[in-house]
Amino acid sequence: MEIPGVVIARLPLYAQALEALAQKGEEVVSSQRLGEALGITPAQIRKDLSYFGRFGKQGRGYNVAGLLGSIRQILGLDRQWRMALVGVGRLGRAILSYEGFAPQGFHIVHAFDVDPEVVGRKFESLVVRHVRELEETLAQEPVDIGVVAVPPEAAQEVIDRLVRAGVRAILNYAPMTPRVPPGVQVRRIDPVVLLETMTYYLKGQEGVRFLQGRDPLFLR
Amino acid sequence: MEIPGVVIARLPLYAQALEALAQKGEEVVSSQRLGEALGITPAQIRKDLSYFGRFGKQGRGYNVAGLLGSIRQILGLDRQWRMALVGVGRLGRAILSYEGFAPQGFHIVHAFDVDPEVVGRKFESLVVRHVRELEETLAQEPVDIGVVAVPPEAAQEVIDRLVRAGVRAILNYAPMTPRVPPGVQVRRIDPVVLLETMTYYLKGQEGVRFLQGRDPLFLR
DNA sequence: GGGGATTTGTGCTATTTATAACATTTTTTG
DNA sequence: CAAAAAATGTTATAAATAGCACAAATCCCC
Repeated sequence: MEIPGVVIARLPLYAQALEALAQKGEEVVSSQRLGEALGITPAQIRKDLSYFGRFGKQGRGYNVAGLLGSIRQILGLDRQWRMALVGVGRLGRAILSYEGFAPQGFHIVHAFDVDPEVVGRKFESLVVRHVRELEETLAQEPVDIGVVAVPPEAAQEVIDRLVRAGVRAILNYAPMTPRVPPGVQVRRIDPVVLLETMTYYLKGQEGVRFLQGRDPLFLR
Repeated sequence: MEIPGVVIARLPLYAQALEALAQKGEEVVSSQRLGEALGITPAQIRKDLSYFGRFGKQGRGYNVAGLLGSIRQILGLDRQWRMALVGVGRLGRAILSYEGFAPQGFHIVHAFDVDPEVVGRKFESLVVRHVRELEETLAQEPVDIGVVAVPPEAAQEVIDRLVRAGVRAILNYAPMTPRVPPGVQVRRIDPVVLLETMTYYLKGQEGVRFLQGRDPLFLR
């Protein structure tokens, strides 16, 4: 059975919310309450989970730790994942120093760049190698995921090389859409694209602030 | 007529691809070619654009610069947008120094934090203010968008304050799902969540690398 | 320990989203 | 200049996604 991608995309959100609940010491949660925390209907959550099994107890709900464990296993988070970063400019260095990866089992084990100013230098105890050594390095010490933080003009070539080196998942910080063979996963991190989807809704609401909180009669 | 959110979400991708084409000196593009660049069917693109008008010419395609201009106008990118950053830790500083915002008309004009080590310091020619001055500052010099880069435990309160201060769009870098009143736009930037949607597909393919390129008979 | 209150998992229905197909227009070619 | 090729905009169709509603199970209270 092929599980819809939208369902998979929601699982990490469930996991994130469950972690917060566990932190707060909650032992049980209903689809109702989980849905309220995430802005998702309870039916949606139950349906999503039913693709993978039966995790709840009628009349009670879901055991927080238990469901979290199950979702983590479904997502493959019960192991560590190795990543290679390409592009160690400002953005790349910020990615290298991001503390959020390791606690979830994601580790950057290689860093590549072409800039002679950067190659050979050490960031976060990782020596930057020249991109020309990419294939060789990954043959010796493979990774599961490639993280791309190079200028958009260079991104396609970098991604091609990662894929040829056996990488089957790309986290793409470059503001472009790469072409990859089927079976290779790509996810985009592009704050500007997200901002642009919000401005559409902001546009033409300039008057709202002014009107806000006024006597409703003023509107007529 | 209410335009589907998925359609709005694709417009920035069209704009991005059109910018690349314009850069390359292309003057005209068909839905076919644009779709190939983005991994989207030509029918999808034509349908999306038809929500907003008729931009193409039968037998020819779309004028690259013209369509780009139209999409930018639809998205409200024909003006500048002011943003306030809350949280000037490692991540916040990386956001402050990100060069990708300004060229698209997005400008961080305020930065807030609570850490006395950071408040008062200058980053990218912006003096960090204490969060307690948030409401007052935004009353004096309003912004359109709030950018949140605080720890997840603090994010809900920060977002509440931004919303109360009149901000109607939030770019959320904190790994949590905030509750906001209707009409407030929220977009999430969470690399870990994206990584976790990929590991699902990677999981259980450990053998693929080994099998790749081998005699197909080996698979039986 | 019985009855009302909860809450799951799921079949069914509605809604949303994507694709296909085609008439129409424009361009290009011989 | 006529015919073939190319490409749009749109209507119709198909596929995917979400929500409803309810039987069944469990819990909790008196």
